[in-house]
Amino acid sequence: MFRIARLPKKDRQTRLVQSLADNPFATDEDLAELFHVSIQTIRLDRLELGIPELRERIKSVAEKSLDPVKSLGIEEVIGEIIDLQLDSQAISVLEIKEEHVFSKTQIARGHYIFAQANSLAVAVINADVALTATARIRFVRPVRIGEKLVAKAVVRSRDGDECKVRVETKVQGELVFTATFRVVEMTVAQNRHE
Amino acid sequence: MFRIARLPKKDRQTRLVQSLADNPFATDEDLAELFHVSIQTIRLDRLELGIPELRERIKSVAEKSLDPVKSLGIEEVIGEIIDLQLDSQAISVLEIKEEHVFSKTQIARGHYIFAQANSLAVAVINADVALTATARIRFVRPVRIGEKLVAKAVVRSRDGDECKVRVETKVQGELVFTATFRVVEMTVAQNRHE
DNA sequence: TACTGTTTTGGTACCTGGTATTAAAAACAG
DNA sequence: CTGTTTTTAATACCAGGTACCAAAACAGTA
Repeated sequence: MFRIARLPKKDRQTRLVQSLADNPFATDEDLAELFHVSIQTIRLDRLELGIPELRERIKSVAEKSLDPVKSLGIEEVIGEIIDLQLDSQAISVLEIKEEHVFSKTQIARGHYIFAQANSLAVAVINADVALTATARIRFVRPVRIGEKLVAKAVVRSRDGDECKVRVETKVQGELVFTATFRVVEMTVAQNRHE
Repeated sequence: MFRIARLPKKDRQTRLVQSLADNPFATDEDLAELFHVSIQTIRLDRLELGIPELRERIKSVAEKSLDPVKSLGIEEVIGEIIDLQLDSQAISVLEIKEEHVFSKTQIARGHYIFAQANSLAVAVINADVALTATARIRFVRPVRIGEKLVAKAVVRSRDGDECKVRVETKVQGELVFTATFRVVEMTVAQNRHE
C-alpha cells in the first residue's frame, strides 16, 4: 500500500482557503478526501485559519445576497469616483470586465462607457437632483476587456439651472471616448404629479 | 389559564408561506412560537406545503446568489426586442423598475434609456460586429418608475460600413427620448492585436 | 351521548455536520 | 534517539432537523 503525496501543512492551508473561496459548500469530509488527510486535520486547519463551519459559511453567503444593499443591479454610480470638486470637475475609474463586453469580440458595449460618463456628469453638478437633457458623444476607439477607463468631467459653463459638462474618457492617456452633456437641475416640485 | 387565539389550519399555513418568504432563516422553533403551536404542527405544515427545512432553504438562497447567471449587471441587450427587420427597423420594450431609477426621485437614470436605444441601434445592423461611433441624444422628459419605454430604431442611411440609425423612445405614444447613432460595422480582423 | 374524522401534540430513534476535548500515534528535525 | 510538531482517533455533545407511531383535543353529527 503506497500513500498518496501529501502537501506540507502550510501549502495545504493556503490551498484550503482558495478551495473554500470558490466553493464554500464543501464539507470537512469533502475537503479531507480532496487533500488526502483525516477530517480532524481539516478541522484543525479551519480552527487555525478561523474558518467557520459549513452551515455558517452558507448562511453568510445567503445573508449577503439578501442584503438590500447588494441587490441593486448596478451601483448608484457606474465607476468609482476618485476625485470630485462640485460644479467644477470630477474623475472616475471603471475597469472593463467580462460583464461589460460583447462576448463575441471582447469589446466594451457602448452604453457602459456612456453610463460612466453620464453618471459622472450628473454627479459633478452641485444640485439635489440633476438630469441629463441632451448629449453629443463620440466613441473614438473600441475599448477591450481589462482596460481601465479614466473619465474626467469638467463643467464648462452654467446658465441658470443648465450646465454644459464635457467628459473625456481615456485608457492610459489615450482618448477613447468624449461627450458633451447638457445637464439641468431640477426642483423637487417635479414630484407633485403622482 | 387562558389560551391564546390560534388561527385555523388553512390561515396558519398561508401565513407560514408568507412568513418564510420574507424571512427564510426562521427555524421550526421560531415559527412554533410565532403561531403559538407546537413544533410538530409546524413540521406537519411544512410537510404538507412541501417546504424544505431551514438548512435547505438557506442553501438554495446561497446557491442562487452564487449563480454566475445572475451576477451579470445588465442583460446582453437592454430591453426586450419585439420586432426586428435587419438593416431596416426594430422595436424594443423596457419597463422602468426600481433598479433603473434614482432612489431620491424615482426618475430613470439616463444611461438605461440610452442603453436600450444603443443596443437596439447595434442590433438592427445586419453585421457580425457593429459598434457605435458617435451619437446625439436628447432626453425630452423625465421617465418615472413603472413606465414602459418603447424604442423604435430606423436605419436612415448607409454608406459603406457606416450607418445612421435614428431611435425614438416613447411612453404611451409620448416622445421621451431621441437619438441618432452613427454605427460602424467591423471586420473581425480587428482581433489581430493580442 | 357516543362515534368518527381531523388536527394537534408528544415521544423516540436516527441523521448530518459539526464543536470541544483528550489522548495516542506518526512524522520530522536536530 | 529524543523532543516537538503534526496528524489521527475516540468520545461526548449540540442544532435542526426526518421518519414514524401513538395519544390527545376538538368538531360535527347521527
